[in-house]
Amino acid sequence: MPELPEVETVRRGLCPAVEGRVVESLTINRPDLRWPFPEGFARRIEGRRVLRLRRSAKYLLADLSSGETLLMHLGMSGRLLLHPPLPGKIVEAPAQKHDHVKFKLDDGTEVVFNDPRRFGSMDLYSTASESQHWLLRNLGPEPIGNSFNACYLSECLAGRRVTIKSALLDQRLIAGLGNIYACEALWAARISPAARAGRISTLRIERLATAIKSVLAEAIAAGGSTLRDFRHAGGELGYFQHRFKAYGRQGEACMRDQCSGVIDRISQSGRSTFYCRRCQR
DNA sequence: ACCACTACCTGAAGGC
DNA sequence: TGCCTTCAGGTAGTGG
Repeated sequence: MPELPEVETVRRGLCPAVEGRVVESLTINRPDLRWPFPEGFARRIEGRRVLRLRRSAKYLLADLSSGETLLMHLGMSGRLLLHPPLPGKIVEAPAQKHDHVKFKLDDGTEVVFNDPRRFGSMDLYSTASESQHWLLRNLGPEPIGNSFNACYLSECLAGRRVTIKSALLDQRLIAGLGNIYACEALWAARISPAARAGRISTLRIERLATAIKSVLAEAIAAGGSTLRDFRHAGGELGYFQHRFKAYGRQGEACMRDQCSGVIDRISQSGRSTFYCRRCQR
């Protein structure tokens, strides 16, 4: 489930291998992912140098020497596999089921986009007009950036009758949280996922803003520490074991000091929410 | 403007 | 063993 920390981990893993390299060829195994590939997709990428690999929310953005940017979203099950060039290596990496796009770089490196469920997507647009892109233009601020703070959070939640869990998943308000880190942030801030977004006190909103930042920072740090292992273990980037405090722990004891509660699992707008009834209010 | 809900997609897991 | 149902979840789109 790639959320902001996983996408950032993928970005950091790919950066040294792709930045500055030329994409020699592109293999596309189907006409679309979530949406059709744009017109002339391969032609517009082949022969271009990757100047920079950036991330915005859950999107990976590769600036090309052509003045265009390649946008990639991993959806729910998308992976990017990195196959570095090996001395004496002749055969290509064996194709796996659901390998949809393969980038071959000028040093022999292969980057493969594999996505069983095809909720992922790719697009190309003029870098200069990035702010107009239909997928990016409505994104809220990066929660780990300076423009996201208690003051902003308080303003954007004001008057909203939705639950705070639902608001945290709204990418127009905050861009990058998914189901897992929304649960984790609420647990860390000791706020009930069922609380109405517009009715949370300033003090608690401050706690939440801080919790969001620290939960994401910890996950990115954890990703970074496991990245090295993954690079030696066959190139899979972005999926790493991480111990969560609430997510996936239904029936288990709450991990907060002095709390005797048990993690509950409820459904909110069709999504599982994990929380402790005792300490999250 | 705001909000609830669904479709999209496949693989894994559980029930019978 | 095998068929069926349910669940996982990011996000665009629809309709109230």
